[in-house]
Amino acid sequence: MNRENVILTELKGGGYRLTQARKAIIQVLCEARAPLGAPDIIVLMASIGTSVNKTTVYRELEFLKGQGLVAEVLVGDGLRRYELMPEGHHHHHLVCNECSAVECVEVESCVGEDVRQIDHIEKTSDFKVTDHSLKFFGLCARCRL
Amino acid sequence: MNRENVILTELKGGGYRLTQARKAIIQVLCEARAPLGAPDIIVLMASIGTSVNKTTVYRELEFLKGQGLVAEVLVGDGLRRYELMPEGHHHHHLVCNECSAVECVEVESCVGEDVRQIDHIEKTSDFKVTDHSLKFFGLCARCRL
DNA sequence: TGACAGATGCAACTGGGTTGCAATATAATT
DNA sequence: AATTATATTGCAACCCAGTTGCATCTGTCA
Ligand SMILES: [Mn+2]
Ligand SMILES: [Mn+2]
Ligand SMILES: [Zn+2]
Ligand SMILES: [Zn+2]
Repeated sequence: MNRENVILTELKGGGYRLTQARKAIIQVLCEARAPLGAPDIIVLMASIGTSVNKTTVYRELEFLKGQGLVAEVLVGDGLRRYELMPEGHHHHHLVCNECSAVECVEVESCVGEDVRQIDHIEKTSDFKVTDHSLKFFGLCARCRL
Repeated sequence: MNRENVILTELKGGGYRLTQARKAIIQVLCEARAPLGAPDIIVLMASIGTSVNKTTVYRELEFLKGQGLVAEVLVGDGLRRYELMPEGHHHHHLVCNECSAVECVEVESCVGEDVRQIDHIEKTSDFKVTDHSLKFFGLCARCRL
């Protein structure tokens, strides 16, 4: 069973409705190969035959995030992007300074996974670290041509 | 000579005017101990006796950024924050999930400074890395009380 | 098929940020 | 000190992602 059906089954099992909008947004996210913003999602949903109001999209993204099925990717350009929750592995992002395109990337070793360093940060800053985000900025292949 | 005067002198030397708004925004940034958003800056400027239009603040921040005197800090909550350009050392940020407060933090070793790993990312992703950003999310001291 | 609760559409709103243009203030010149 | 050139500022209107209240609709199951 593919990811899309796993998600639909899980939602149904949880007592949630499988509405047109919900199925379409999940399909769009499953087919995406990079995080998408709500405006993009609206267009993509329309392109597969399901036009929905933006309010619905924002509410659905919030819902799927709450279900732990979708992750929010904040790049800092004022647009919230969403991707299917990465399974198991933890990854980071490349952000193009020219076109704002976002790609996913895995990193060998990251401070965010180094218990000793996190511990040191928590002690010296009096801050409880629960998560981290690492982004590399630069130029994507297309913008370098 | 303190940082504030160094900046004013540098700007004057560059042929730029030392206006009320410019002096006030620089003072506010110099006195800040964490990155500030434009709305905060407007209030702080008013509190030291210099009320300015928001347009001026946005334009001035853009100007100071262009001069390399101020750095933009994007946390992803839809608010652009600014801090005095860190001198020499490179640092990262702690972001509170509750109150969105931002603190600066230095890290022993970060992937972003590991030439080997950056090189590997550039080759496998066909992406030219020019910069990176590392943020730790969690709870600040105040929000944990 | 009916009914209920969850989901949706709509319209109005919020707030950070931008833009064009006219008015003003800084700093060099006379 | 008055004059001038232009960098800087204020204003008003605008942009756009995201939010909210409420009436309406629809998926699901009895
Ligand atoms: Mn990591
Ligand atoms: Mn670093
Ligand atoms: Zn690009
Ligand atoms: Zn906090």
